[in-house]
Amino acid sequence: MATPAPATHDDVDLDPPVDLGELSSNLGYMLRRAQLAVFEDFHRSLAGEDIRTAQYSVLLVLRLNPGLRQNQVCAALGIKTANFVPLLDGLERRGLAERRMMQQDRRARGLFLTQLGQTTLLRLETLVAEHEARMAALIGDDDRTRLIELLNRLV
Amino acid sequence: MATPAPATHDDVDLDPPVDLGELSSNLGYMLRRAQLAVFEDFHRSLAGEDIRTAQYSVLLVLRLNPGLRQNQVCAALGIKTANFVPLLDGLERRGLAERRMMQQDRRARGLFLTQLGQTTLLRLETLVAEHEARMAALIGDDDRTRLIELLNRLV
DNA sequence: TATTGTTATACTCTATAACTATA
DNA sequence: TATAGTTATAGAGTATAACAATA
Repeated sequence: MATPAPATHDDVDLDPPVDLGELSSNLGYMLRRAQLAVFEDFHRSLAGEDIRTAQYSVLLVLRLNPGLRQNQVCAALGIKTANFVPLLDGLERRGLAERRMMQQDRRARGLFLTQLGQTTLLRLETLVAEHEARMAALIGDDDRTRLIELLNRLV
Repeated sequence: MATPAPATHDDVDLDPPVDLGELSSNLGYMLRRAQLAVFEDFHRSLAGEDIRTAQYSVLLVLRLNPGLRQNQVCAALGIKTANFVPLLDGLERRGLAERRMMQQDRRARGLFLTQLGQTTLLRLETLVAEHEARMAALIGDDDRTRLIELLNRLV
């Protein structure tokens, strides 16, 4: 038996590579690793903006669907209503979105972007576009489109 | 302006569909939704086995790389060593894996599957194979292979 | 001095149950 | 009775700092 090289500070490769085996073709595992890698680049791209992925998705939905009830935003994005409250509190405190009483149903609140929310979202979108371009560069534009389409079929 | 149908219990469609806009082509968002959907099916498939995705990946790695140090498993799977301790404690408590002292370096522990760990893993793998088959049925076998390959390029 | 594994701890995300005010 | 939003809380998952034993 060959003596394995001891792992010292002089070694360039400290450890032999670990064989992941079938894990490399496990869909859930690969999706998780890819998602973590993409989110990491996303957060790096928005460093200094203090915006979470969930908050960004809410801003996008509110611009396209102004007046939605909290309830509806939650259903569309898969967020529990209980968890949505502090998320929205944060956006409101920063003046990016607002709750408005609805005259038709005084239990419900319609959600809207503020003017600041609109301009902030535009700024975020340029950063996100750079992020998306970086991701597309990794796999090519055609394959990016194909990937999105495949992911859509899994949901 | 047409009066929107009030959302009552008699409506089949309670809410108008929400337009997700560019979110549908946001790579991170779609990866997250897809990953959640796949993990949900994974957990349903392993219901009653009380195995987390991270634990399953550790079992797979240990079978293929017996004797790895905790350190190395963590690096391969992207787990912090501090978080790996309770995860491994759980596997050891259930008799699926074990730490063995290493004579070369008494700080380190080599990790191994037990006999029970091996047979348990075989049982889990048949359930996971059914899960993977179900996922492949959603997109087709060729596209599943292509998807894995695309995800690999993102990591 | 540096490294392996460990403990303690904190922060984010997610999940559930119970409450309020309205319907 | 049921629903929209809220509060409180608990559980995962993940992150950092500091420590003991060993190198």
